Amino acid sequence: MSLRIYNTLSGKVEEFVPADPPKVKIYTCGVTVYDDSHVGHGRSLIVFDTFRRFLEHLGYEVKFVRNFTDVDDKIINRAKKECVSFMTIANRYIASYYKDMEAIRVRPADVEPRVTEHIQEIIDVIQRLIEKGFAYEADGDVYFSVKAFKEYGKLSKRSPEEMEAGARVEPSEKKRDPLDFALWKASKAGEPAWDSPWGKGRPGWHTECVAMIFKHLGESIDIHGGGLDLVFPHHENEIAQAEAITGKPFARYWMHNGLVTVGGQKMSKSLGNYVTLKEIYTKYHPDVLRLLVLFTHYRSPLDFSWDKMEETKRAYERLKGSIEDLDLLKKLKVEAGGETPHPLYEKLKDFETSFFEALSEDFNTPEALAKVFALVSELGKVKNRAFSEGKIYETDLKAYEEVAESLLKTMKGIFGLLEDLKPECEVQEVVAKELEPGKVLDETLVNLLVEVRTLARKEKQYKIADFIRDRLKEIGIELEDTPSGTKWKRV
RNA sequence: GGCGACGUGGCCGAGCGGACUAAGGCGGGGGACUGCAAAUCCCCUUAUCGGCGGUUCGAAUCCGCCCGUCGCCUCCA
Repeated sequence: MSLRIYNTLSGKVEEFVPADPPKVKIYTCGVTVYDDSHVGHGRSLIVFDTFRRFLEHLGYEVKFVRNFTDVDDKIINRAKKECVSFMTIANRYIASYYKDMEAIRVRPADVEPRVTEHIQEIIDVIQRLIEKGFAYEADGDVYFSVKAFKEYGKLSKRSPEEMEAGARVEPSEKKRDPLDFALWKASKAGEPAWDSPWGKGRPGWHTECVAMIFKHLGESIDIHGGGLDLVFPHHENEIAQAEAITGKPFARYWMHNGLVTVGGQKMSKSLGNYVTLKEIYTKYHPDVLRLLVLFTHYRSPLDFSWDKMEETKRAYERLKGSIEDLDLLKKLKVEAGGETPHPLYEKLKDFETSFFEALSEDFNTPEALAKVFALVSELGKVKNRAFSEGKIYETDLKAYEEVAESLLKTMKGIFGLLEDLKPECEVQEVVAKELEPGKVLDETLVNLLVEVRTLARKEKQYKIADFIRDRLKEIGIELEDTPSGTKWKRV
């Protein structure tokens, strides 16, 4: 089965063929560590994390690199504000980032380089550009000469001429051309600085990814990814630098995820309309965020709202429930017989085929999820029959078990969902402890109440039984009576 | 101003020339099951795909114009 993905460079969906199969080299632009990550960052991270898992599943040997920008204006400004060094800020938010990634199950990349550990490599790139006549020094700064690179604009589909007409580019006396961009910035007093052939300074933003890719992946990679907002100028500038040096295609496929919006407007720090990942996962199981992201095609905009989180949570609980229900079914009276080539197996086969077909066509996760929920419905039918009859046929149970386990394996492995089934209690417990230390539930006490209620129901004391159920609900515990007994969960 | 994307049922969201009598999720209504709920299932809500014109045997899907929304052009996932 061939994989097809949309390539920003060509503007088309193309068949994906790595340069040196089965190896696949991927690089995505990571975060600038000056504050906590928000849902916009989260989306990009989740999209590429899932895509990487899918590639691995297809049998590719993926080498995945994702960087940290740990020195730039925003970090420096924040450091000044707090009267600490920029490294303190960077380290703090790298730690925070790792906490977030663990929570939302984004696996670490194979290499996670930091700019400050690649200063020499960056200087080397700049020097090569100067030697080749693509860059020039001006009073301690170094700029890339955009006009010297004739293919400039090929990724973002714009020409230098057009851009000069629009001319919102900041004029600088040091630049020979307003479109030129900084590769190296002479440092001002009190700013982090490194020695260079052009004096003390620090790297401009666009060079770091080139230097890190050259070092960790080579001169040409298979896939370069990032948010749509990086297409111009960042990725365009990367191409200019890398290809000016090597004369080879820098990345063969460029993948860009759509942005997260709030009420239709881009989620961003500057607009102040952002929601941090920490806020998300203290209120919801992190899987709900992953599912929310996967429910929209990666190239479409995703409009975030808390209502949507609620909707997604219900869908998530249905998915999770279909797998957890296996435990309930196992407790039923099992009766010999039932359909022998069980129809569920056929459904499972259909699912597996269509699920991977959907992902292979420009990574269509919403369509893949449609297939998931079709299977969930099939499982529900079996459950419905069993619960209605108060017993289950042997073949039903066996088929349910195998299908549920297979589905769970796929959800875990590729979508990164349901990695710890029955995780909800644990996760929420941890959160609850952090938030309100005194308010941790005593499970044995809840179980006791449930037992008392079961007795009451046996005696047909329904008023008492309902009272217990209602009161438990008020303190956040929901009861569900099943033929296999009563189960409860926190809400 | 320049470049680009999008507009699908109550909401979200796939589909991007013929298996579309348009996937899936969420919500609402009815029913089965249940002491009652919950969970699950079944049925309905539920679609001529922003508007107009064109290309085609055939268009949600291609082209043009218009309206609306958003993104990039400055740091941004």
